[in-house]
Amino acid sequence: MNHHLPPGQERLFAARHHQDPFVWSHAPRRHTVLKGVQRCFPRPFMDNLRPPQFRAPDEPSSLVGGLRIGTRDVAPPYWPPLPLAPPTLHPPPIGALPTAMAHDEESDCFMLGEKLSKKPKRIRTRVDAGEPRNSYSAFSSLPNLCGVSVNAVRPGSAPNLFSASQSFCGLPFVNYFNPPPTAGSRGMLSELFGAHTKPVAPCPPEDTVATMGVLDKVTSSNVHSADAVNSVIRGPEADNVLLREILQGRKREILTMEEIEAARSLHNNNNSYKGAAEPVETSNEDTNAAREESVTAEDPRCESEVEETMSQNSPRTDSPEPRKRLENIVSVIRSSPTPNTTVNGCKKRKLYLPQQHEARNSYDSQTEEGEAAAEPDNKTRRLEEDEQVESRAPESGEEGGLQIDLSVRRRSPETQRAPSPKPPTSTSSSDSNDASSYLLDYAQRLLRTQEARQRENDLKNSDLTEKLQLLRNLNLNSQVTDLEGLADVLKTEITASLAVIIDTIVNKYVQQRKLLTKQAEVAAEQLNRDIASQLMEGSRSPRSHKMLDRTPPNMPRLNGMPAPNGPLNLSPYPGSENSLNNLNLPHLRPPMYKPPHFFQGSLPPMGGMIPSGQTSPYGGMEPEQDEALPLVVTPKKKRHKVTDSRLTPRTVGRLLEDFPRYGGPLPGMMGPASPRSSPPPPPMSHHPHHRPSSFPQPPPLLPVSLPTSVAIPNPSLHESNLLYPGYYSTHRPSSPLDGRRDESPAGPPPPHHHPLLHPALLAASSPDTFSRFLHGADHDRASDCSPADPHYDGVQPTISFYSPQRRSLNLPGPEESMLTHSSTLTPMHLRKAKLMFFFVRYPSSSVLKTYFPDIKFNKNNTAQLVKWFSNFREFYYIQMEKYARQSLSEGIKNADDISVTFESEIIRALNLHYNRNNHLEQIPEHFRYVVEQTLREFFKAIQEQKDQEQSWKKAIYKIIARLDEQVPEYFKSPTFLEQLE
DNA sequence: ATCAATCCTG
DNA sequence: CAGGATTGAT
Repeated sequence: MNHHLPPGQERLFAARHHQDPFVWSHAPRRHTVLKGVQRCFPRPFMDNLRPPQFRAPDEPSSLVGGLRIGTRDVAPPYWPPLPLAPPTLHPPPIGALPTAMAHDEESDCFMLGEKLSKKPKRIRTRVDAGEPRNSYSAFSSLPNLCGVSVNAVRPGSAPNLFSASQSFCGLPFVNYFNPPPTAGSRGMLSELFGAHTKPVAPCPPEDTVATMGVLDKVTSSNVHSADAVNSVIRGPEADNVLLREILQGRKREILTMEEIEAARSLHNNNNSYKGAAEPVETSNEDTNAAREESVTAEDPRCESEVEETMSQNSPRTDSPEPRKRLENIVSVIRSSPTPNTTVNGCKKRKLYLPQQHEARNSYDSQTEEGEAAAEPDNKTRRLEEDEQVESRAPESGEEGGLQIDLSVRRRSPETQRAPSPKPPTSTSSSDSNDASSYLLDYAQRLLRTQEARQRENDLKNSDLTEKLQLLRNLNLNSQVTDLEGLADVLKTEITASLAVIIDTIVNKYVQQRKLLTKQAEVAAEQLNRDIASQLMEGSRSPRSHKMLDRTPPNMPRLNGMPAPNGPLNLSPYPGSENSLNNLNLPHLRPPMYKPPHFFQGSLPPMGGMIPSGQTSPYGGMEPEQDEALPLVVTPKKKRHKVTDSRLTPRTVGRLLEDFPRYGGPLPGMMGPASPRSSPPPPPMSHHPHHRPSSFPQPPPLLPVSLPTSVAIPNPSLHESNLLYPGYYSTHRPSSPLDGRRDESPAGPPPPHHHPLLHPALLAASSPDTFSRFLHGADHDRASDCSPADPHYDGVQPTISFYSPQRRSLNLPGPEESMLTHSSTLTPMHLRKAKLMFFFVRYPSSSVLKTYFPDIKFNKNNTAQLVKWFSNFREFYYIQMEKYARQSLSEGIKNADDISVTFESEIIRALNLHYNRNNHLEQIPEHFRYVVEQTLREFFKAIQEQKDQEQSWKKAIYKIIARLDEQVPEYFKSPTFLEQLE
């Protein structure tokens, strides 16, 4: 807006607004005009708060007169060789800020209050307020669904990585990923969702009883069998209990539903089975099949058990009834949580529940049955009718007639049985062969789904319906004998169609399996590679240095860099006060940690492949699932991260020699605190050896993705950098502020400390060495492997692929770079921007232009740059809030007790994010100060419950926006950029 | 209607 | 980090 104003006006405008908040906020108070209130905040404030440089690019620090706070602007232009004006200017903030802040906050609150009352529109959930914003949060927020899936999973059994996805995906697949061996959980789940696979295991009577019994008994109020009850009760499995609870919880609802039907059925039929709950619906193929299966069970005990249960529960209803209930449950469960759709009652954006649709389809038939009452659908009704007919048949005719018939029917197509969807036979076989069991399991589920669909269709518009009708008629006439014929017809029909389905499914599965096996192999290799790459990644961050340090860097080093054997290198653990443990706890994971999870996740585990027993039940859900998982599971899309600041060989080399200023080990960050941070993988052992095989770089699909503005395909991009995902939740112990209050006196930040440029950068300034290095390092860089690793050669091909482009695009000769006015932002630019963030959080476009002289700015790249900073800020503030909350939870009472030092975790975290490669050897003191202030602001706000308000952060933003400082002149230097390579 | 910042998500 | 949705200001 300011741009539209003539300089003079702009100035006035800005100035006025800047001060307005104070004026207005006091005057109008509470009862005042909303208009005024609003104006206090919004855009103007931000705009005005920004340093003048932000303003109109065309208007050099013009605001001088108007702004008080903007003093900085007046400060000596660039490159204050020595502590100049800025220093003195900063101090004021301490004293001045508080007061100013107070005002601001007041006004803000005031405004906020007004706003709220005025329009309670947006009730956003502050996701960023500590809770991870990723899918995990979504998961955690999932209500019932999750509860079921998670709880239902047997604690001891495999950590089901995909419990979340399971919940989304749809019940049919639920236990698909779970190891079959656990008959208990398995059976229960399958019952829950299918009721098809009743007899889970032929033998284990207890299991059988438990699974069958649990549901039957739990869901039906008519259980008298002591055995059954006992089995239910004594069921060691916690899940039994949970399930029971869940089911019972639903029971009432279900019963009520059923009661309605029951009432009806009572009139129609004479069934007065136990109590009132007699499902109108009757046994269908599934149940019959199941029954038969159980009967056929080899183990006498099982048989007897089954029979017993059957006999105890009404012959007909035992299966159908629970089934129906289950269906109801499912439907209820399904319908209740519509995650994501609403948060705090607010509808957000497009809903994202892809799988749910899928799931929906698969269930439709089932659910419809259950929902028939509530949702009179022609389809459903017919279905119901048919089923009723079926159920009635026996009653009218000979008791066992239908049953026998059905059993026969089942048997006759002997061949069909195995693949047959519901036939429990599959389960029996599963015992012998895990793999096959999985397959069968899988097939079963798929079939079930398919079948459901098909049944729907058939019933809907096929002759099957007609036949059923016929059947009904026949039934009515008590012409049971004809039933057999019909049964056969039906049987053939169904089996025929099923056969096809089954075939397709099996084929599908087989294919998948093949893929999986391949993937598994690849994964195995990749695991190694993964480790290696992780090392690499780690090396990007200061913390991993230790490891790398140890490896004798045979890599080319930058001039001026400490010799490999230099003092620095000598100690694996750079002489920081940090202890070994810290050093040794890079975020690298133990080699073995991943496989289990991702396998499970990615696909149905091969038989018994991964006994993922010991990991925590929710292991899979752990946020740390960052790197490894993607490897296997993600051949898919990777959003081109145009810019990538990952370290390149060169930087690695650099890193190897000198450890970060912030000391190798980030104490709190990865250290003891983070559980998963596993012992440093034996750096040397893995690397060298596995390299060759593992190295085939992840298919450099990079070129493919260059959608956006920033061009440069960066070989190293093939990975998203999940930042320290786990911190918030996991990190605990040491105060984020990391003690050391001593060092950071609240005193004004020292004068413009020019952060020391990393030696490497300085060293690189000599062209010859630089270029030399450049060439030398090229390979490594492309390979993205540890510099220390000699084997990176294997990657050559891919390298060559990139090299050309990169060269032309990114690496203009040192000399030319200056001249090259590209409009594309490269990864180096990103790094530079990040470094700039240490000085300015809210750079104006003019500043950006000034400091990216080699960029030909246009709308796009400008926006991109702006976006970058926006992202930086986002991260920054998230961190701030996180640590603020943490310190609050640690019992800190006074905001002033919070102090930030360069050793503080926050700083480390930030450094890791913005200065991974430590191009900036020393974080500017002022930044430290800013962080401290920010932290305190957040702390105060949170402490005062301000975080309950809508845009409580704005006030803080406002404050922080004022703390920008001048970006060092040398950022403008073309060589600087080059050195960031 | 347009712009910009933020929020949210992938 | 980027894209898209939201929100609020102008």
